[in-house]
Amino acid sequence: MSAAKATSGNLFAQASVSVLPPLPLAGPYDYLVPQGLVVQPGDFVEIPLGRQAQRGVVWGEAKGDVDPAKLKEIYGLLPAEPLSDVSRKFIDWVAAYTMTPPGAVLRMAMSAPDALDAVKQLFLFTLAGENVDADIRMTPTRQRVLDLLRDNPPMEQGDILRETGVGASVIKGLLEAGLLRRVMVDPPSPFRRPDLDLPAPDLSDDQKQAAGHLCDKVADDGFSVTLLDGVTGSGKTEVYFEAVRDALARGKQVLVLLPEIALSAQWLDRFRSRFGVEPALWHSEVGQARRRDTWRAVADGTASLVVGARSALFLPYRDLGLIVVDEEHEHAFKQEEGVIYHARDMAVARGHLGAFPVILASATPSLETLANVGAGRYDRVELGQRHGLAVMPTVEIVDIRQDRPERQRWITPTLKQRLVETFAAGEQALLFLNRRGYAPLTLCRACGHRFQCPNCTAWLVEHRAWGKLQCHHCGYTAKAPDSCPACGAEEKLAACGPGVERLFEEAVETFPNLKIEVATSDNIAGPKAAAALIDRVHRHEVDLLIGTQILAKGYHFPMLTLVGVVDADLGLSGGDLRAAERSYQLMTQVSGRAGRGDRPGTVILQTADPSNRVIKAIAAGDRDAFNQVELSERLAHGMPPHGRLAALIVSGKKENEVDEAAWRLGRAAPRGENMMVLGPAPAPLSLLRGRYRRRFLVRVDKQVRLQSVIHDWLSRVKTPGSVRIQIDIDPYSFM
DNA sequence: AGCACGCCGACT
DNA sequence: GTCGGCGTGCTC
Repeated sequence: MSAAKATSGNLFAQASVSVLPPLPLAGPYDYLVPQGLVVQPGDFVEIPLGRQAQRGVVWGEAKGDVDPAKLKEIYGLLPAEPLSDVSRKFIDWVAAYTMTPPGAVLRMAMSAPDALDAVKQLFLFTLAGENVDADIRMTPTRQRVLDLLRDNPPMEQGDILRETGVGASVIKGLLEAGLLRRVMVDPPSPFRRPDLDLPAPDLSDDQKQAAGHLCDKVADDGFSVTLLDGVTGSGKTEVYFEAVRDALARGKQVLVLLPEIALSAQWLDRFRSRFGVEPALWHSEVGQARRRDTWRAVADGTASLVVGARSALFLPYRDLGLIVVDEEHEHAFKQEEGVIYHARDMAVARGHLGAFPVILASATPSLETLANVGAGRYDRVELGQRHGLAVMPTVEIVDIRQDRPERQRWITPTLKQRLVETFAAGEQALLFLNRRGYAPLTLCRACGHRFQCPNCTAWLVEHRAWGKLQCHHCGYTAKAPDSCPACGAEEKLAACGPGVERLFEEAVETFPNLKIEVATSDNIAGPKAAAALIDRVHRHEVDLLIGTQILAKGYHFPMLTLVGVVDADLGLSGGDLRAAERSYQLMTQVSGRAGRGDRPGTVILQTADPSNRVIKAIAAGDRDAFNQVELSERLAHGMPPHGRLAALIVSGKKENEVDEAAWRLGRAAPRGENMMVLGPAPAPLSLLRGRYRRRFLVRVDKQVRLQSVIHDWLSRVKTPGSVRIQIDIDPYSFM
């Protein structure tokens, strides 16, 4: 009726709504709703935008801020479950927090474009009916098909052919003869319901108590954040699985966020044995068809458990009721490109908006999380001992100034001695060096020329295995030259400092009869490679494992009893706010590799600065003392978690334009007692990917609205379009 | 994100 | 003389 009124003589304005396309526009645009179409907020629609069709989400009422004559009509509704209120609120919240356009955030929620296409129907075959026409020629093959289908529900053609061994023409013939009928159905969801009745594993008393606390949070049915704080090997996963089980039993969807999904084969095994099914995996390497199916299954609720990398936060959950952030301290949760966000913090926001519990698990919780526990905002559940018989490793400090390795060697006599003893006992060892490649710097001994990246302020790292020099920031590679490009001198190029490849070379010379392997992101490219490596270590086909931080993850190697941190000082300098914290976490995690099972482990830290508080804290195993000192230092400088921080990176291709823009911004920088702006300074990588970069650091007291301060500041200064300003709220990387 | 419009180098 | 490079700006 109302539609008829609206058409007759324009007595009523045609209804309009705002629609957000997944583009970095300032906000949603208004569109007319065509007669006869009914749309609700959250509906996926197709719209005209510019001269092309776009997809978007009905965001709410029309804003009415644009000339009604400009409005175009929505083309139509797309066949997808609508995006929930909570999801839309979350997208708006993340957009406001990170100071990015909401459409850019929505794009992360629409990262399976073909999920919005009509669902491809599946053809099934079944018997046409009871009365079979007597005239039809019956053959043995035809009979086999009819017999099969009489005893089974409608089947796919492929399955019929496989079961009966007949050719496709038989089915075609039966269809034409009218004996078979084709029915169209939606394809079944690839995700099965987790089995919630499988017996829980034997938990220690500690674990039972911790699990009980987490399950109480699930039962409380409201927002809460709980830190599950337990040393490596204390069995955190099994504990939070109990909360996962309870949330699933309440009919809720559950998300488990993992930092590096590619390396979680062991985690998946444990999941499978607890719940009897595969979870829905979500990460960048999931292929297009699987992405589409997963997206739809998350939207319609048939995928009840999602395990994913940070981007899984933005899936269109129908009814999310629990998020677990495993290894919550991991910096891999910080997205550094595009929409810059920290998945752990966004998970907490998502829980708040959705009014459900969030669990943060770690053996080395971040200072932010510990501060939140201290302030009473988060609860904490502690898991004391390692599960089973294992004890914590003993940590020894080796002062490399006293106990010197040979020239151009990196293993000290003490570490070498320990390695010898370990291998003699038939056990395995790990050498940790967080540096890929052969050497971090190559220079010419004749003229002093250093090989630098043409696009970045960084040295080219030699990868001898590839015969290449590579920039680890932009991926630039060049063939490793034989002679110096500056002076032409031959055989004068010298590798400076160690990388894992070079350490491997040293290890092979030192222990020629051992099986030694290198593990870095260069040669362990995916889950399959990681699983294969883990297998080889388990089968003791590897005696000595040399690798970067990809080895810090929670693998169980029962025969691995010695961990050597080759350069414990690496990463302690650099003026980075979190350098000490990160180093502490990384070294603690890698130390946790030593001595699982019933064998005690030893960790050797090679350092030139044994009095450094990070080194001392790891040696003493005194996490609380380290965190206390670190927190009080941050407090003294008003740094996070006591104050709030943002970084502004001003970048462009022309250096003078960038400097000019940065200088103007600097002059307009906000000032006040409760805030401070540092900069402009050349960013630590002042040239990155061919763009010149200047950086501001904004620090405000906790109660100050950081985003408003920055917004006001930027609105006072106009910058040319060729200069880009990137805002990083709560920066982690200072590169 | 596309896609146009718009001003400067090597071609038929 | 044009074809086309991609820098800049707009899309309800």
